[in-house]
Amino acid sequence: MMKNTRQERQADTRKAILQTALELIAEKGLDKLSLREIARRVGYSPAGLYEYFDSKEDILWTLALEGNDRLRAAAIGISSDLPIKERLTLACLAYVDFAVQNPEHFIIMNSLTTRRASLDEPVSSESSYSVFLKIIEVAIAEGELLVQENFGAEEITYGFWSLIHGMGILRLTQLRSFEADFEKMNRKAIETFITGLQ
Amino acid sequence: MMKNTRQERQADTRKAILQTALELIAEKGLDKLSLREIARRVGYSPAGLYEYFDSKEDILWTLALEGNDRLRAAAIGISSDLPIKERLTLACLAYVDFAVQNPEHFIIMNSLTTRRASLDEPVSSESSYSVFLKIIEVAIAEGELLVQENFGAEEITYGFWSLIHGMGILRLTQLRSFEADFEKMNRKAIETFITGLQ
DNA sequence: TGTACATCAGTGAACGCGCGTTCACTGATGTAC
DNA sequence: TGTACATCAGTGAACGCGCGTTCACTGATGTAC
Repeated sequence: MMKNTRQERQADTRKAILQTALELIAEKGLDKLSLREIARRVGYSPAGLYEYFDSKEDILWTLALEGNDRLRAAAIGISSDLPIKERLTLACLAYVDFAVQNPEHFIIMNSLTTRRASLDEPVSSESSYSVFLKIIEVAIAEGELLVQENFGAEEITYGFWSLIHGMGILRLTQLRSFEADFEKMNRKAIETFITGLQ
Repeated sequence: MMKNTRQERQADTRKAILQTALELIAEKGLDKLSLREIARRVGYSPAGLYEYFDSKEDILWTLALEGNDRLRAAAIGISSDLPIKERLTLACLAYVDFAVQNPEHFIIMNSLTTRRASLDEPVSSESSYSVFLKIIEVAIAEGELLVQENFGAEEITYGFWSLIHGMGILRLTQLRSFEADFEKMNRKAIETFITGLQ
């Protein structure tokens, strides 16, 4: 059996640290997360982590980027063969689902700020926002969504984003223990918004 | 000139402590809020605060309840003479405005969980949710909003709530430094949702 | 109005805690010849 | 294959910090007679 190389072992340890951080956030919340506890659980001394990450912040940034990639992938992954409105609906549902399935990532991501300062600046293509924007631009081009004055593609995207972001956040905070068929309600609400744009 | 009574002085001090807590949250965030810093700024020793509040948690709970009252008042305050759809729109905008004007209250409130566990349980009449629910019930009764299967008054209210909650949260987090005419965009998005329900 | 006393508002010091980070170090692993 | 050396992965102790809360206390304020 091949021995792991140094690089592979390094990468494994990094993953273990990140995974442990996520677990601790899930258990005690982002604000209670501590390096020392990650180290304890991963079986290292606190100082040991500095071999793998520069600081606690570094760990959180890494997780935020990871979360962003996954969210983007989930939204991109919706089949482009579907009718554009259904594609948009499923992308929206995927956003909420991401929040529910990856609450820790979602919370970390939510604690960061966009670099974009206004509508005049370009959209970062790595953002998940850009994925939604593109879908909506297609829907507009196909005549399935109606543009109004002062309410173009970006504003419409902002509307959807608010809606699904609210759904995600409410699920993780105020409605944490609330039982309901969210999947069905969310779909209906998203469809309602789409209907309002026709 | 009348001297203040003990009670009045007590009440003033309580207010000063709460006010200072809000300022500190605004400056450094909820997670960095400390009793000792409140005391420092208010000119007391840390122990002195225990004359007025039982614990740090007690302070936060007090602020959360205060925030809830204000938010409710803002939503209730919308004139009931207006056409019901405009009333709903303004109530929604008031919700977002509350978040922007009282970010600290909003953040504290957001860190709590509803006591209601499912749609089967009664709605607390002190919640701001109940205000929206009532407006929407009126709109439905007047035939201005259409109920669908599996998408009745509560589900519709949940839809609006998600939308405006998302708007509020995004403003306070990811779009903190983003410049745009949010007022106009928000109104349009809310109207879009209403349109989708007709 | 004066006096004795009770209550009040607030202090200062200490408790025990956990935190992120640094630094000199060491034994294990890998490399070059 | 053996040996000398360099690098690596990780440790243990300490740094200085700020935290929430408790407790015995004290001077100021208010009250009763």
